[in-house]
Amino acid sequence: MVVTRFAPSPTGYLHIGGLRTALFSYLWAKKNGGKFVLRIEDTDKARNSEEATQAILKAFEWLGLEHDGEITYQSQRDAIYTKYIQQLLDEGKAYKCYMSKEELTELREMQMANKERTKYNGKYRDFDGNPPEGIEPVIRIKAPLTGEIVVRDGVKGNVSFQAQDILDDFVIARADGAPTYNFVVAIDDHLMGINEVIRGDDHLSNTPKQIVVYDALGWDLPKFYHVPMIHNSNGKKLSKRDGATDVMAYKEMGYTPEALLNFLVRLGWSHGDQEIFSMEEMQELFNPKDINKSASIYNTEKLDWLNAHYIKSTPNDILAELLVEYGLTLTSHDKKEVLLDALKERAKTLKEMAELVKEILVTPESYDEKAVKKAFKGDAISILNAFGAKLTAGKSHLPSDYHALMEEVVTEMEIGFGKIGMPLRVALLGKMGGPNIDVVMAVIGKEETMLRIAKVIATQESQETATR
RNA sequence: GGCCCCGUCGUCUAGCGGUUAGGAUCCAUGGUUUUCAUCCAUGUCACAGGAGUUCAAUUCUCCUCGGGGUCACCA
Repeated sequence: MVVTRFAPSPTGYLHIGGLRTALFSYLWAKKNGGKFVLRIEDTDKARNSEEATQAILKAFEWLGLEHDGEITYQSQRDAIYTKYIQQLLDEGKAYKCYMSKEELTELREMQMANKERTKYNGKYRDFDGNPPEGIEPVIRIKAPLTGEIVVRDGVKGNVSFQAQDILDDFVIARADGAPTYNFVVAIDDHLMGINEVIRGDDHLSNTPKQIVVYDALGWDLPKFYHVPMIHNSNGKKLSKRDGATDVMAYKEMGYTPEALLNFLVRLGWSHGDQEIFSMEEMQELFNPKDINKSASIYNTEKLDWLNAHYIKSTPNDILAELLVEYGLTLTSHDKKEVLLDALKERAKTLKEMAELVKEILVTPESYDEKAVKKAFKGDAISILNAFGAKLTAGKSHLPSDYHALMEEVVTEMEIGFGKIGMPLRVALLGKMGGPNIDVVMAVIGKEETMLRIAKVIATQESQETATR
C-alpha cells in the first residue's frame, strides 16, 4: 500500500508551495488506494505555535484535503527518538562528541580560511579517553567517510553524492538531548510506514543524511520524489515573505478550492494538453513520474481564468451558499436564478461577484459623467418617459418582458436600440458597463426601476436648469 | 566557494532522433452584445550558446553561460 505524508513545521500559515506538495502526496495516495498522513514537525518549541497548526488544518479543511488516521506530533515522540539514539550508541554507530561550540566555531573558521569545506573533523569518533569536564555532549552519527550515496529519485533520476564531499558525522541529538531534523524525519517516516516521500527539492541535499540514518538502522528506503520549487517573479524560492502565499488568503480573495487546486496541480505537472481537472480526474491521472524537473515561476494569471471557469460551471444554489461568505445573502431573493445566471459569466472571483450583485441591488448614488454625456445627448429623457409609461401599463416580470417593452418603444419611436439602452443603463446602474439591463430590471422589479428612471430624469433636468 | 539540481513562447506546459515545434494563459485584432464581460475566430511570441555523436538533433554526450537549491546543536 502506498503511504504518503505531508510534514509541515508549524511556524505560520500553510503556503502555496507546501500546499502543492501536499496535494501531490494526497493525489498519489488516493490514486493508489493508499493513505495520506499528516505529521506536525514541532520540535523547535521556540518557533512553533498551536495557532499555526490550527491554521494549517483549517486550510486543509477548506480545500477538502483529508488526511488519514491520527495526526502525528513530533513533540510527543521524544521517548521514541531517545530509544533509537540509545540503540545507535549501543551498537557503536553513534557516539558522544564533547567538542564545545567555541571549538567547533574555531574549527570552521580555520577551514574557511583554508578554503576547505567546513565539516566536523571526527575528533571524538573513536574517542575512548576521559571526556573533558563541564561539557554536555552532543550525539553524532558515524557517517561513511568514503563511497557514494545514491538517491534514487522518481523525479530527478539517480542523483549521486560522494560521501567525502557532503557527509560528516552530523549531530543527531543536541546537548540537551533533543533530536535533530534529519534524524527524526528518517525515524518517523519509517515508523509511520511511509514508503513514498514527495517533498520539495530543497530537501534533495538532505536526503543523503537521512539515508545514513536508514542504513544505520537497517531499514529500507522509501521511494523519493523531489519536486522542483515554485519561484517568485525574482526567480527565488517562494517563501512566506512573498505576498499572497497564504492559502487562506485565496479564500478571502474569492477563489474556489477547485480552481486553486486545479491551478496548483498544473504547476510542475501536466497530463498532455489538459488544463481542467476535477478532483476525480486529478486522482485518476496524477502520477509523480510526470512531474517536471525544472522550477516554475508563480504567476496567478491562469488562476484567474480557472476561477472564472469554475464559477461559471457552479450551480446557482451552491453559488448562493458560497456567496454568503462574501457578505451576500440572497437565498430568499425571488430572482436569484436570473441574477446569478447573469453574473456568474462576468465575475473572476466570488468576492467580485458579490460586489457586482450589490451594485445591482443598490440605487446608484451618482452617475458617471462620461456615461451621462454619451447617453443623454439626444432626446433621451422623452425616450425614458415613454418607456416609463410602457412599464406602468405593461406586464413586467421576466427579463424578456422588459426586453419586449424596450422593443416596443424602439419600434414606435423609430430609434436604434442604443437610444434607449444607454440612458436606461445609466438610470439603473449609473454607468455604462454591467449586465444586461433587462436582467437588472427583472431583478430589482418594476417599482424600483421606475424609481431609478425618475431619479435620473430629475437629476438631468435640474442640471439643465442649472446650466441655463 | 564546495556539492547538487535545472534551462522550449512573458507565464504554465506538450515533445521523449525526422513535427509547418503543439496546447493553455496573457496581450493584440475582428465578430457577437444597447454597454461591459462572456463566448467565438484570428494573430504576435520559444528550443540559452558552442562543440561533438548521427544520414538527421529541441530531443543523446561534453563544455560554456545563466538560474536555483543546499551546506547548523533550524526545520
